[in-house]
Amino acid sequence: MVRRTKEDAIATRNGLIDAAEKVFYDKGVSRASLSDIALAAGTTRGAIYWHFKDKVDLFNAMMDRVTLPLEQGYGEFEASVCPDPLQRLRAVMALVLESVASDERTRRVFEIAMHKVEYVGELVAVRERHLAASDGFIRQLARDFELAAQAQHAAMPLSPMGAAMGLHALFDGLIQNWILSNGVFDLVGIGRVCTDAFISGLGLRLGVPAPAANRP
Amino acid sequence: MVRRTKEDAIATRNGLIDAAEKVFYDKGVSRASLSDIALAAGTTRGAIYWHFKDKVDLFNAMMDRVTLPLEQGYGEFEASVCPDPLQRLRAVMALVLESVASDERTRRVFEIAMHKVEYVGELVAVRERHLAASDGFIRQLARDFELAAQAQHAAMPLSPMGAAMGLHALFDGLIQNWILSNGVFDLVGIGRVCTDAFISGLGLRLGVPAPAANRP
DNA sequence: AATTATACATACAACCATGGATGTATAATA
DNA sequence: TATTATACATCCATGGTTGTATGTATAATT
Repeated sequence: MVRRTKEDAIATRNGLIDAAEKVFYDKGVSRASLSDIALAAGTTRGAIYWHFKDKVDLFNAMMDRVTLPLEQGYGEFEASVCPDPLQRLRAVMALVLESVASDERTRRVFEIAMHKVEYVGELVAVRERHLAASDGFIRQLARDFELAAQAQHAAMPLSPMGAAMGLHALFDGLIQNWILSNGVFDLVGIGRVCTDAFISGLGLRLGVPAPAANRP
Repeated sequence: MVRRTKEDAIATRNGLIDAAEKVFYDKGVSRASLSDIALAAGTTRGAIYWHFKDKVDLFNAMMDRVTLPLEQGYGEFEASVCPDPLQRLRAVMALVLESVASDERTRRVFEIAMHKVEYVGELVAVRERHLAASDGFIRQLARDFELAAQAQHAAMPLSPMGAAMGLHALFDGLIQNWILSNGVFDLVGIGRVCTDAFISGLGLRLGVPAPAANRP
């Protein structure tokens, strides 16, 4: 009815995403009609079609709100911050696990992305994007494994890439199972110990940081 | 038109499931209309409604066709066959991994169940069932971990249950990533090495079967 | 051989959901 | 202050899907 100010507009936009999150969670993405979402947001479908092209666009906006911060957060641990490959690797794992475990919204959206949407048609792009992100993550893990193996003169029973894929699988599986089980176990704690077990099981020694090279 | 013999009937039933598999894979479960499926099967919706209550019933039938054999297969490795807990644990893992990697249908249905269906409404039952199966699997793993730790007098950095959840996460993640990546890596090989790495990383020694206690 | 139940095909009614068109009141702008 | 673009709300037409009801030819049964 009443035209809102610019700030009001972004507020309704956020409200729409909130509502979408809730309705998607309850009914699944495909069963969630735009009327449902509009109703939950206290608006009409007109508002949705104003802010978003269609349901897919709205879904993507919802995803961006949690994945963008997370992706930048995991980009934080570039070599500059943490020079030791093994410690960096552990730190990155812990960081993501913590953010998933602590942020309710991230958890809900992850559950939607995992069990309440079908990756077909225009949604395959979302899957591709996730795949690309995973690939980048795996490559970073592989590089760190290689560096660590070289530094320790250790022979792993697996190529760095194979080890990375294994660790990534462990990582993915933990998050998956944790969400599926409604968070019954300590994701961060179990995740840390399992990660360490996997690493040391590959013949790499933990707690042996790279030789302190650049201390003034 | 023409009434078919009893065998013909189960043939069309199987054909319907085949068609559902294909259409579900292509369009996702919710976008797949019963007309699509009937068309793909070379029948009409009448046939579907005769053999199945509705789409969910058809979906469940599709799932049963791959999960039932798999569940019985993994029940094979009860204590009788393989008495050593660690070896049994490894054997079970390898068995499932192999069956997933080798059987095309299993792979396709798994992908549908993972990325082409929304677990809401009547479909949550499917998720519950999967959760229950996972839980049983985890408990078995936990038991084997406990037995192995006792036999080896080893102190694990994790409770048997924690270790089991970790290994199960690794297992799940491997299958998941393998399917997502269209099978680019050697699921069985990587799976075996990663499993062993995880186990030995927990402080358990492989290749050390339980002390031969009851030899006459 | 007559009947019955089976295994479907076809027809029907009803219901959303979608997308676009249109309306509209008000903030922003000039 | 007049105008314009914004931020929605409302309306309309369309199609696609579902469940059911009914038709029907034939295998099975007696």
